[in-house]
Amino acid sequence: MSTAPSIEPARTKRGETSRAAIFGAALELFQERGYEATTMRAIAERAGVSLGSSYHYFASKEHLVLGFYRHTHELHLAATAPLLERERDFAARLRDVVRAVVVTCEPFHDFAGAIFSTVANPSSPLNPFGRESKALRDEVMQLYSDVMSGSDTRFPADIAHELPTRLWLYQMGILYFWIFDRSPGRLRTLEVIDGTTDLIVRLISIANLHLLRGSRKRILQLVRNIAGGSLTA
Amino acid sequence: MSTAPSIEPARTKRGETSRAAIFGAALELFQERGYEATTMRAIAERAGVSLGSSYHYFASKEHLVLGFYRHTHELHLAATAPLLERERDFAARLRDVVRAVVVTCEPFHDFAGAIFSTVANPSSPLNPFGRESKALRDEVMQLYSDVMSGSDTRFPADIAHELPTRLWLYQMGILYFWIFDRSPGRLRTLEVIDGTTDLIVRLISIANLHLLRGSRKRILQLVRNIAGGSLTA
DNA sequence: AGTTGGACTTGAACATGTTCACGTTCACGT
DNA sequence: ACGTGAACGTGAACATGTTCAAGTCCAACT
Repeated sequence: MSTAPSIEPARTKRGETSRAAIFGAALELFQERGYEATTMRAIAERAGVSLGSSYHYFASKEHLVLGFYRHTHELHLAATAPLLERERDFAARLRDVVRAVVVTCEPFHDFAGAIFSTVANPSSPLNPFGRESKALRDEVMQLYSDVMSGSDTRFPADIAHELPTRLWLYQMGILYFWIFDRSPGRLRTLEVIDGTTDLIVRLISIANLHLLRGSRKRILQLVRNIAGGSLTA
Repeated sequence: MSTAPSIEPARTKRGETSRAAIFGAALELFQERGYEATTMRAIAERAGVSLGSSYHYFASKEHLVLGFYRHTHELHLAATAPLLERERDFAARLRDVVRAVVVTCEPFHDFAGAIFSTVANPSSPLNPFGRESKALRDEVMQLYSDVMSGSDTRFPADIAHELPTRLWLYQMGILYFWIFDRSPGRLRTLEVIDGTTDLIVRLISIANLHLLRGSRKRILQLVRNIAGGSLTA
């Protein structure tokens, strides 16, 4: 039942060099020409390896995208670290972390759409809910877990347990909106972030205040249905 | 500024025959083998035309998908017509129309994911928000407009004007959820539909009751931001 | 009847993601 | 030193979406 490792790790120093060269070349070319215009042959050529060698490390062109996702996530982590060190207000932490997502990804906006569509295929194990992206997904959820636990807000147990998953999903939604956003300075996305994070914080407050207990149960179950069902493992 | 017609209409009786044969063959093969496993050569062969001829009518394999979308929409219309004739309660109309979407699309569930991902590319004019899908999008919105206007509920002007767009977006969301739903009988999707349509109806009621006027304005603006920005034309 | 222009048709050619059978390198045990 | 096997590397070959220059058909006009 172990997962087939479609992204082969390098097991040699030489191998690690090749792997890094291929991934670096892909990263450069994706930015220079976009996803579709970048051919595997061009990647191999710039990396200084043969076409076949690329497939030794990355099972497909899509698998290179997963590496790209990880790359942006690490940028995102680096960008938010000082903020999470300093700020204690939950609303501010959440809002600024989500803002940082779109700021971090901004250089890739032009081809983010192409990347999204290749990875959105539910039949691919690379899709956001799928097996091969689980590790990265867990890391993103961990970030939002830190957003919560590092704040001065206390959360009820059920919400504390489930919110990171929902916030990961929420971040995906924001990214999807951002992909389509053509407003100058991506202002519209930033507005939506402010509005939705504010809404989220308010809804959590209402839950905390033990108001609307009846509705709360129903709505929580609905959210559970929506966000909880599709994850692999 | 006129749109380039990437799906060529037939201008001859003979042409119309070919066009229908190609589309019919594509529809059959998509169902038999899925989207990716269906080659343009296989479509042309079953349709009894040459490979090149297919491209005379459909600019790309993706454009055949747009036709497929239209096909399912017409199935959906046919399935909901008697219901909309009879039922007058808005909540019931909305819920059953959305339920009918997933019931209608059920035979295509296996390859709906592949189709979705090819059409989700924001840089493609075929994406749900894009130019080439506008006609179909308008028809779906018209359906939801009928769901509203045929009911015994009266809507405030601003909501009456904007709700069809939001319900179209909502239907897209439900379909996306349905694509990933592997529960038996697609029960989870049906539950989500019941829960969300109920929620929508309640929110509208609250708006109608002139409660929460302050929040209403802010939330409406938020929804406007989210749902209103990306549509082409 | 003859001409013409455009719709329609064709299949070869092309580009590119992917596979594969085979060659090379190298650390390690003997 | 030598053999071994796994990791790594290679490029030709394949499948398939797409393009294109050229051919065929047909209705309308002269």
